Amino acid sequence: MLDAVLIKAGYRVSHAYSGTEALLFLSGEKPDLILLDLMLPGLSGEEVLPEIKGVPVIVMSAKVDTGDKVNMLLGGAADYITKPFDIDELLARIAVQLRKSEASDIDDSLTFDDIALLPRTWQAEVAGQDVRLTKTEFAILKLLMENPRQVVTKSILLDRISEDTPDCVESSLKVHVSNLRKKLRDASGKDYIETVWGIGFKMKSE
Amino acid sequence: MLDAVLIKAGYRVSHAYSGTEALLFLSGEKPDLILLDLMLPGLSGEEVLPEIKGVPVIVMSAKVDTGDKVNMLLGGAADYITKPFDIDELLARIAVQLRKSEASDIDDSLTFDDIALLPRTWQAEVAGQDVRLTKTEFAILKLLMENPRQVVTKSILLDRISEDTPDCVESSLKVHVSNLRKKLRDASGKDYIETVWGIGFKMKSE
DNA sequence: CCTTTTCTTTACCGTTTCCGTACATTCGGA
DNA sequence: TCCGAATGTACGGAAACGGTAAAGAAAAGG
Repeated sequence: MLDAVLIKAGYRVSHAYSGTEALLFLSGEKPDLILLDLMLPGLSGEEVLPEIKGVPVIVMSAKVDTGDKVNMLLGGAADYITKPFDIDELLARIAVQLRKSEASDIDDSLTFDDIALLPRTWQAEVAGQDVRLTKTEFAILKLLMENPRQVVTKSILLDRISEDTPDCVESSLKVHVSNLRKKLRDASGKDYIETVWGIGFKMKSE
Repeated sequence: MLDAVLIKAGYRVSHAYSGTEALLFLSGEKPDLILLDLMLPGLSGEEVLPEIKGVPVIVMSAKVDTGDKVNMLLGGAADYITKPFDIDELLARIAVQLRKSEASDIDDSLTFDDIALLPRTWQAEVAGQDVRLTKTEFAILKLLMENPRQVVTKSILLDRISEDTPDCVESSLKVHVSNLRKKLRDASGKDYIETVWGIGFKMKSE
């Protein structure tokens, strides 16, 4: 049941059905977070916890005994939640644990074919190498990549771009697109931008 | 009552009896941890929480409503404990939070190419020799080195710096970066900081 | 409490980079 | 083949950057 909820919340989930299985899994991979149920066949949760290193652990248990809680928390658990728990609270507590690592690398990057855009840092990579784009060029490319294979009309382009560069008109847009094409072509050899006659531009599939 | 327990546990404790008093206190000092009761005269805990930055907060409340819990946790709280709580559990949860911040303090040295930063002691080493940096210069370099090879926008730079030096504006930033460049260049002969036109700065790869 | 030093901010100017217009050229459809 | 639309290049103006110098604020020292 948890599986479905977590996946729906956008997480990638693996599970182990015993303590030994969990440790085996951990020897090969390093997840962002572990939800540890104390009621496990084989190795108990109490025995598994000390073996987990470098990954925050949220202990889930039906035991309400405070002694257990304290032991787990002092033993390295990042949090302890008692069953039955509210699913929203669990999600919130998961978010708290992930907040630190997630905050540093929010991945809002856009990709299309060989092109990768990092809007947060205004960086563009084409065919593996960094390409220096101006603000306006970046805005145009971003808009096109947000609607891959769809035509973006010139008026829409102008609207959005004018946030950064106010006095941009259709004749200017042409120049920017031209410069953009040149930079992309220099980096990869391909021409990604296709002109749709009389309407606007779109990203080419190939 | 809490006071006595916490002191007995070996902590140094200060307290505020209202939200405004708490914020006033925080403007002058930075504790390792904050225990925040939601039932405060004047400003409520809900209003105080967003103002607290850089310090883990454990929210204590008589409310068992899950909605509140979730809001507080997603709003930046590190943990949430409902009254009446077991004192041992509270101590354990306090220990968890302090353990986390301690762990992150241990390995906080940053390196990039020839540059080593020691935020702990506000020291900087470039190409083996000590370099004296001002607070602001240090803050800028730290931010850049935390995101190596990524562009750091001027607005982000200004945001973060303003914690140390409040009225920093874009024109000032220029000078700080300029001074920083000069110091780094004097020490190593290289220019590490690359400007990304119209956006911000980044650490150069070579 | 005043002086000295250091750091931060503002101001200025030369330089670089970018944007917009103009004009010549090429391309696509009828 | 012809015409309109789109592309590419060139140039002037505007904005942003880099460095220096000096004024103002904050911290340190006597």
